[in-house]
Amino acid sequence: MGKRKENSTNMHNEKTIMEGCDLTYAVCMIGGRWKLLILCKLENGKLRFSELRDRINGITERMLTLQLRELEKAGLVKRTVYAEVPPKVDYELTEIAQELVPIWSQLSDWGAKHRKTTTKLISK
Amino acid sequence: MGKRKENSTNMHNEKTIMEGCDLTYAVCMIGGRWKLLILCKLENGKLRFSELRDRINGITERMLTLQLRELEKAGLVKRTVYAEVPPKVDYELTEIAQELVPIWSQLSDWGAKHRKTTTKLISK
DNA sequence: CCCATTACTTACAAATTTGTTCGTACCATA
DNA sequence: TATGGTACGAACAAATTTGTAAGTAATGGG
Repeated sequence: MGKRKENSTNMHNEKTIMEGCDLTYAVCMIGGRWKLLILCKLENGKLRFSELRDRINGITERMLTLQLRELEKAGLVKRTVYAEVPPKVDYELTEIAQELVPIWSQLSDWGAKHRKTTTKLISK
Repeated sequence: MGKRKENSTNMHNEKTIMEGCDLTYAVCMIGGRWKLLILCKLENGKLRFSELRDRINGITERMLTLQLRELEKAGLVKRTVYAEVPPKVDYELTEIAQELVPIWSQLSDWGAKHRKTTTKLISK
């Protein structure tokens, strides 16, 4: 993780913005490098830690763990531990996260539709 | 800004993910600390630099400039400079950005609806 | 006893984002 | 000539996120 300072301007601004803007709040919850990718993989049902790791190109176990923990705290992912050895843990979307799926898909469509146009603009 | 390294793992991962996931791509475009706040303020029409600055609590001129530049590069905001002294510049949403508005509003509703629930979970 | 498997941890380092503090150009007005 | 308003830019520092390279625990199989 890297714990955050309690009284930095940075932290204060983040809190203030999140409190005042539902949209920013919503986007923050899905705003880590690998979060959306993880959530997408879980759209079709439960997956084990190792399955996620193998399906997400380039992610390290540390990053996967961190992002899953945050998603869990945010109430978007449910973690289930089985009392087995070797360990078995799986992850699935919560109801709250399911409600986001249709919105994601619109966003995704928007991204696909405008990617080329926007990419051209960016490359200027 | 702070230019980015061309060949860091970090940068490489970001590129790869953006290329492979329209959703992540879409979210990246609105993913700075102040971006959504800025976009929201522009929903009802053009605003000048100073108007944005005064309406967004806590933002510095530097941050406002940076985020506006990125939004402009991303094709979400249009910048208009008037040849006057003192300088006058205004900003408005582009068509592409307008298309996002209905999606934002769903996301925002989702945020509002689940904020309490999720906040409780987070505070555990 | 040694090894393999799975889902993590920990300590550390590098990269990136944000914030602070100054400074600039321009011209009308005092 | 000094001042003021507007929209930035630059240099630097602090905070935060991301990546690297190691471990660890528990247990069945050899």
